[in-house]
Amino acid sequence: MLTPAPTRSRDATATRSAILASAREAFARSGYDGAGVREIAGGAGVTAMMVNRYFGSKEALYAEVLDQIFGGPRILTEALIHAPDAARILAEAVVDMTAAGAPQLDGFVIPLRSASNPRALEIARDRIEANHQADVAGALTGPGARERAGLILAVVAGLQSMRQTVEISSLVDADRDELIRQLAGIFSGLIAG
Amino acid sequence: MLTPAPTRSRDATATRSAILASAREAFARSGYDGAGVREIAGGAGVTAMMVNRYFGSKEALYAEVLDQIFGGPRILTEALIHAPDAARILAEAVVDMTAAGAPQLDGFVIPLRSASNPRALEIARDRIEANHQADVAGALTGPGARERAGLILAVVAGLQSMRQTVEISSLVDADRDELIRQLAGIFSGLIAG
DNA sequence: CCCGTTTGTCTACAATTGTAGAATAAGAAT
DNA sequence: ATTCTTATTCTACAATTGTAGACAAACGGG
Repeated sequence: MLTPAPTRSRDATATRSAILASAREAFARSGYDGAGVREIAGGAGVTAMMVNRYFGSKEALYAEVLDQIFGGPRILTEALIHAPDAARILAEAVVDMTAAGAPQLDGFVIPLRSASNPRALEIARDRIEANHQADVAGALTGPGARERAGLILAVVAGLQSMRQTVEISSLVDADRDELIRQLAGIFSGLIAG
Repeated sequence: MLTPAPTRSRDATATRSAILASAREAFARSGYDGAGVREIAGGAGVTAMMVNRYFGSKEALYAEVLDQIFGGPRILTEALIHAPDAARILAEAVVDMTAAGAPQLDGFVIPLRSASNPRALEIARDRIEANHQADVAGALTGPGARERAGLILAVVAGLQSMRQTVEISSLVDADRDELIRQLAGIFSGLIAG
């Protein structure tokens, strides 16, 4: 019972997490409606039926992907605790994570790309409210902290949308430092109140 | 040949624009993938085939919807020309147009809700770049006007996403004046440079 | 060595999708 | 009134979707 995993080709937990990882990529790339179960399963090297075997349904898989993402490190709030110049640190983080390359901020990409599906939207809303929104609001002080937290999320989401999804040129090939400078100004105002 | 339209039930141009209007609503509600041709046609009181007859394909219809929207009044730039306090006027306009009720800013809602489809995304990108982006950048002066214009679009898009699509509570039931105040601060910095 | 459980695939189905072609009906022209 | 044009619908098809059930194969314990 304690065989330490001797290169077995039939590993349930490995398959499960392979599907989860593939789904995360696929959802980030194409959104809920755009990613097919066969495509997701193919990316994990298995058949489409495995999705239903391990997760019950595509919708449940989507929910678990979001749970995994929001269970991970809180990227926004981590930047907010760096006391004096939290605005600049946050700006740098956001600009780099919304750059052309790999999207690490898929907690936003996935919900935004899935906005054509009401059910997917609902699932994402719950997670965002319970995690990002609550965390950011908790890191702020003063009056209107909740509104300001929401605005920070909105700015991040908008930047993400415009840089990685719509890909408007002025933001895609913008100067990194200039972008950081402008964003730091925005965040500074929202953090201070 | 000059019958002035005596309540005829078979009017080509009327049907065409009925489909266009229904498509605009449907796309704003469900995005490109979420809105079916039968649903769109039904909203116009006709059969699904009329879509292909009048527009060739669903994709072409989508493009024409966006053309109609971006051919209309430039809402953002109109606010930007009000010289001294353009920031506040813009903030008010944006907050009101992203309120819970009717979405008048569908030039953003539709592309954002259609982000699961690569082709729809591409079509929207062209329009946004050629219209909004160019207009806003033209209304700004000083260095980095292009980046700042892009950021204004990003902020508007993010607010729209979070208030009308994801519907996070902190922004949905936020105090209007407080929201305007914060946004005016953001826009002020972006307009001035 | 063999049996039972787990892990996986195969075939298939019902629904929905966008779209095509033929058939119909309504209006205008003669 | 009859023909011609044009707007509209009907039927249908091929593809894709998520999902279900039966079957096959690999593993582990006896």
